[in-house]
Amino acid sequence: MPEGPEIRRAADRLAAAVAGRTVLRAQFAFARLQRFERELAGSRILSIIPRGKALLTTFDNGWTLYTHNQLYGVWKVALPGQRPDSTRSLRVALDTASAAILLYSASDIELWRSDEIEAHPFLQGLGPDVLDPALDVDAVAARLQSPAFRGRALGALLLDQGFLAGMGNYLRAEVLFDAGLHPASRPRDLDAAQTAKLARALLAIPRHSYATRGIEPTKGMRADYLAHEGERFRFHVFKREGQPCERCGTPIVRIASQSRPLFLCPHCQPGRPSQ
DNA sequence: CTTTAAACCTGCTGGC
DNA sequence: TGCCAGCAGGTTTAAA
Repeated sequence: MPEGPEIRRAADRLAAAVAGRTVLRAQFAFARLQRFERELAGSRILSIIPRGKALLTTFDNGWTLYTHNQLYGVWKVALPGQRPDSTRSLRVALDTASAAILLYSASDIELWRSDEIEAHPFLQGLGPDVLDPALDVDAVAARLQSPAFRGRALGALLLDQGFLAGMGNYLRAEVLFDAGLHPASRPRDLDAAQTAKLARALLAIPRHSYATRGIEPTKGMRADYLAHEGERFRFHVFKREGQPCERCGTPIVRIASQSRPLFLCPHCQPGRPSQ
């Protein structure tokens, strides 16, 4: 369910609640992890940091908890000892004196030695984080036109975590619409201005989603990540099939790209004739 | 190498 | 109301 912005907001919430705190009790649902309950009890939580859509929770005794929420994992903050939402399967619970952080439903949960975590296969494959403040338009434009990526179709490239970590399916649709590009087009087809426009969208849209703290509620999206007040990140094409494009009035269409739903305006994002 | 399809994990929604 | 199929904001693996 979550893309980079949602994961980063979750990390912010978790860190605000327990970073720097001592773990009074650690609980894991999976038997293969239960030996770490004793290892982590008494340790201090150093940081909770996203890497693309993965989350790393580091402890001062040399362990790092790797978690990936995939489509369904949900992090919650609760009072110490409290376990809300018992209906959902609780996978990880870390209690401190100030708060408990709880991970429900996720299945990708691993403990690594902190000095070895960079060797994690998923982390090794990640490109720069799209929400990294140090990443700028020139760097993204150069990456788009680099030999490894310039021949790839944008529809696939924008989901590839090795290109930019943290991108996901709604961001892909919104970025392509903003840049006025069809998913079948490739970086090598773009001139410098188009490349720059795409690079700007690739940075601006995830950052805006993160800053506005939430996508608008749509059918099937889990409430945990939605904004509850203030300005919202609005979809222009995602899940807007049949609705008029806000720029030209042409109905938004839904296609499949990489076996994932992709929404676009056929007029504002014209496809190329062939190849 | 790139692209595609299927599998996997889990929860929610919609239809019967 | 209950059950089931299909879908989902993701990723990996195998095959083409």
